Amino acid sequence: MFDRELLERPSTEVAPLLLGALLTVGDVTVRLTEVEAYLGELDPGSHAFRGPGRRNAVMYGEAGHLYTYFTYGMHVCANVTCSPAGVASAVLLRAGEVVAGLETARMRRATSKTDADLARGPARLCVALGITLDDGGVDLATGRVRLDLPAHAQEFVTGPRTGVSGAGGSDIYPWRFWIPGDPTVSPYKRSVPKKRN
DNA sequence: GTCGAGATTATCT
DNA sequence: GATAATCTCGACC
Repeated sequence: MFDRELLERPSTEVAPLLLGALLTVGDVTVRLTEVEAYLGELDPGSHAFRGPGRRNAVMYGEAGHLYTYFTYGMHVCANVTCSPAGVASAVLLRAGEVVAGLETARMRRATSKTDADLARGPARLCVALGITLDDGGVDLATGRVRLDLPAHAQEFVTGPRTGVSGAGGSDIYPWRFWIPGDPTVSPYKRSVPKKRN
């Protein structure tokens, strides 16, 4: 199902709704297992922090569209825009599990040795699905990229990094959400480097 | 399995 | 010219 009204909320509320959702592009379908909320203009880490630009124009548009961007020259990341038009807000898709089109995904991600690696990471997710800058701005209800929200709320946990409680006032964007126990989630760098002897 | 450094291009100041 | 929401590879335990 796809209900745009569900997406017209703050990204921190939309993020958990996207967990378990199915994202389909062509022959490949991915079940989202990890996402991260971005609050546009309020988030210093967001591309929209300094105001509207070419790249982030989609984030200011209607909810339920795909926002793609290029980073480090080699990687593409995908976001789902949320909040009503005029508000820059989006949810970054960080990881997922390939549930259909495995063969296609494997070909695209030749460097991945296991299926769990196919869409483990924002840029990898896009490669596995075949998402490019060309797909930016498409409507997720009718475009080449389709979003299918889960019928029931998914169980999820958030990542307030190593139990940051105070939030003293430095990092204001620890809004990471993922499905606990999923092998395709967050195997990448830890937020807190472990100290070696 | 885990840590550390480098690569590479679109976009904005 | 500076910046960026990352990935891959090599070294070590």
